[in-house]
Amino acid sequence: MTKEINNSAYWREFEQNKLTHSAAHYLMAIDSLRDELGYARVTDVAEKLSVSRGAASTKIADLKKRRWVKEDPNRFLLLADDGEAIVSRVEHNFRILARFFGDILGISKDNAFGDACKMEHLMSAETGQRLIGLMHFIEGDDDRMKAFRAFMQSGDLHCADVEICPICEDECLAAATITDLAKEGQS
Amino acid sequence: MTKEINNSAYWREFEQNKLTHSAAHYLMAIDSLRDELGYARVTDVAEKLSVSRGAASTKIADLKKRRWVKEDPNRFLLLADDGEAIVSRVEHNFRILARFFGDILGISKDNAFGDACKMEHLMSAETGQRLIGLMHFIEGDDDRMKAFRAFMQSGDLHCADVEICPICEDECLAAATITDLAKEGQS
DNA sequence: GGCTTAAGTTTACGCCGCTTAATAAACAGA
DNA sequence: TCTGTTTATTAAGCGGCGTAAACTTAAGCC
Repeated sequence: MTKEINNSAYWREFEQNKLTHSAAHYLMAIDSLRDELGYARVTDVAEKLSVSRGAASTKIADLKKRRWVKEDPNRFLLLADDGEAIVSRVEHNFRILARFFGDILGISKDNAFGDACKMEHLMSAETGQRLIGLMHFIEGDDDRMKAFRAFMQSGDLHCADVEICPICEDECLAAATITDLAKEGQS
Repeated sequence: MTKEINNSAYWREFEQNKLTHSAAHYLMAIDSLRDELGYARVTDVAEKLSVSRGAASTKIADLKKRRWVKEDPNRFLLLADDGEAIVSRVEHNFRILARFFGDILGISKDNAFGDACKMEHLMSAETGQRLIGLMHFIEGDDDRMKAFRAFMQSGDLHCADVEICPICEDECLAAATITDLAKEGQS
């Protein structure tokens, strides 16, 4: 399996994603500003996303060119149909991931939201749907849910025998000491 | 929960990741080339990753500056200790995700590897560890595994009542018709 | 009218990561 | 030695995504 890791058919999909992380958040910002304020201007979007007005201006011009964003009769920003569709799908993915990480895996809020936010625009539709299934499976049955919680709290996930463990390949995955890659790198 | 989606504390972490997707794959390429050929040169890395030699040259120069890559006595490329640590952690994350998507969720090979590859350098250590726990929980018990497979095949994941469903917030997540965001965007 | 201020745009810049093309260095054969 | 190939590096260009600063436009106000 590990050979697949450098298969260029996979690794370059990352940069070929049509929808960038940043674009998704501009769209979501416009959407939520309209909910909160009733309107959205370049300045509001910039402030919401903590970017300069200049950056927001050019990025939003680009989103208009893509026809994901348009203007309402009062010249305020508005999501076009395609933009709305994107927003609902990204938010959908975010909700699934955040619930999965937070409620099922019991991950700290910071990592749960952080990971979900990074992956929301990358997860395939198939993965999202199956993840919902898994959540329903675990949460749908009280006893199972309890058993799962207990299991996760027991802590010791090391496999007894790497040769037999259905999860590990050559070394026990659970035994590996891991630290966060996000913080990796020099000063 | 959805409010968190535009929290700039989360959304800008994405670009602040010290380790880029691309850098991770350069490191893994060097590692696997040394396994396969016994050595790794700029040209080999370029070919393995399907990028130009120019791109490989500059990127590898950068990786040397970061002290993730060095040269062996014969001037072939070699991972430095930090580089090796990164590779083992990224591969670790990849294995966890690929197994989770493929073996547990039963996702098609393409999406399983594709999603795992995109997320491997983004997943927090905490998430990885808990994911292993979940896999052990499901796979560790034969009956549970069978029940899970049956459940996933039954197909109907819609919640009976959105108000009660522990997963959905305002609309049934499973009911949402989703398509792939990766392919989103105009021609 | 003339001044100030807010909003939006443009321009110059930097970083990342890629491409292509030019150049340099190293090596091997006629 | 001269020449052609391979390998590596460098340079120029482009797209994405930011910053900072300058500039335009449109109100609002006395």
